[in-house]
Amino acid sequence: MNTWAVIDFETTGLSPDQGARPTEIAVVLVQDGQLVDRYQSLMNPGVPIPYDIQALTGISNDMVRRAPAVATVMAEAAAFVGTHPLLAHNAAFDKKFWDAELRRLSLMRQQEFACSMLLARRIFPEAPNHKLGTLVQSLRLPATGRYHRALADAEATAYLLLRLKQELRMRFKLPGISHDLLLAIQGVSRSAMDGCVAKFGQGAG
DNA sequence: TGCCAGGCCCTCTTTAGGGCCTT
Repeated sequence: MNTWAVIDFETTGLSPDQGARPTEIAVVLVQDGQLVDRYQSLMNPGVPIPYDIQALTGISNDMVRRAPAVATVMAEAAAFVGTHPLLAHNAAFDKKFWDAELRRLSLMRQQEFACSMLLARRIFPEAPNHKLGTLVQSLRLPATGRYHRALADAEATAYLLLRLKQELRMRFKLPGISHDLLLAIQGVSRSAMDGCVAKFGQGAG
């Protein structure tokens, strides 16, 4: 079974180290080339959402005031993800929040965390830029809803993952793309991709 | 309705600086 858990956070800021907390999370399970299951919830961060971020995401203080506590939602999200490898667009951001909120629950992430932005930079270096919205447009991926809402962005990232795997299969004539291959590619320079494919290129996907 | 990070990657590089990307 080759399943990815694609996640996206909306938050009150850029860094949990500076007091930012999540306001929404979505998880999309990708299996056998399809989006097979979804989890999404707003959550009450317990801190005010700055005005500019409310404008960016459309998530207001009123909306999260009635939502479940962060701890409740994160426990559900962690159970939904299970041991599937994680993937996010600019994973450095989502990984910080995922790990910080799990620590508050005395949990620790066990699986790898891959990044669709790093993969897209290597596989589609010619893209105008590597923002999620730009890649959706330039690669003609399915429209999923309002940008900067967790489920729409997680679904867009899931479609991007499928497109990245499709491109690798076509370019290197592979039967499938394993977790190990994607993780290896994101960890090397563009010029070292061929070596990665030779080493990890056989696997179901 | 304040404050604001940090890893990756390119290049005018590696004894560094700055843009990208996430909210």
